[in-house]
Amino acid sequence: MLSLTCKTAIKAVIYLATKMESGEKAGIREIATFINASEHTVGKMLQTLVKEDVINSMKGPNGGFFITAKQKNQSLLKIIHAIDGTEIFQECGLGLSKCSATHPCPIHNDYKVVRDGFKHMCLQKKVSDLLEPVNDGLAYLMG
Amino acid sequence: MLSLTCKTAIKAVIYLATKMESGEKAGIREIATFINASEHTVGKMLQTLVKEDVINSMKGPNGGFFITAKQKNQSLLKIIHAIDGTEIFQECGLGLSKCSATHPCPIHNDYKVVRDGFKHMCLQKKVSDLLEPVNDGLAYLMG
DNA sequence: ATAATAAAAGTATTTAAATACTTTTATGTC
DNA sequence: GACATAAAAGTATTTAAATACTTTTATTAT
Repeated sequence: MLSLTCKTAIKAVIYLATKMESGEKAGIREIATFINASEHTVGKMLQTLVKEDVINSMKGPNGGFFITAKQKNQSLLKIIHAIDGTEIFQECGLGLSKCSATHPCPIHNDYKVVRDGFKHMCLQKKVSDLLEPVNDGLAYLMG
Repeated sequence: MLSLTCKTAIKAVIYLATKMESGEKAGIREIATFINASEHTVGKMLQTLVKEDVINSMKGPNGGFFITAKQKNQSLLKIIHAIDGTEIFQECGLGLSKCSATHPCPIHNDYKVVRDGFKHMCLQKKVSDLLEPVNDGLAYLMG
């Protein structure tokens, strides 16, 4: 459902959130190492997140990426929309291009329930919620 | 979540189910046309379904693909396992390779609920269930 | 038996996503 | 103001999935 890049983005944002309290900024290399992803992929993806106001960046020495308190309260959905766009929660389960209530595929209603459930979950979960178990050593961003 | 090929497979099986009552077999071209997919892709995919006993085939004149009454009562999950394998319902929501209850990603539990819901739906839905709305003109395999 | 039909099987190409690389621009520090 | 640092931006390559093509094999009707 989510692209690989999008999953990487979510992990990167959570990592930045763990840095927020101390006010530290994180560089591309540091982030890539911590979430076990390619530096290049992470660099490109972070650019998009900055453009979409999901995170912030500063150039130059002592620069890096960081998030604000406000951004820490963003939902997962915000990150997903920034990377994968808004269409992914409308996709047909069987790949029809015009699947709708009036022209449904055979699993339209059942798939909608699952898809909407996932969307609801992404809307409800804030970055701060996901950060907690990581800070407590109860959840991981790699491995 | 499902590959394109897998979605095509589900549509093809449903189409074959609509042919079952009359005892007709369907050729690759006919199936591809009806579900609006490439002939080549459909041919390759049908081979896999035959090998996995999801459908049957007969070579030669008057040959083609068909399903039995028993196969009509197969679940969606059977088709999915034949094409995409059994791993897809264990994938981590954030792409960790070893995401589990003891080493979870930050969304492990919530994603599991969604994923299991989808799996449950695929297990419960039989080909015969999906066939009905298509036969009644209430659902479509293309468009 | 032979010819025609249709699936099976194997190979090759295309496409899109992911990943890698290079150059440019901005911002501190000395 | 020159230099070092780090992100931004643009381009290129790689990879895997999907699609296309070709040859082979099995079956049935004549």
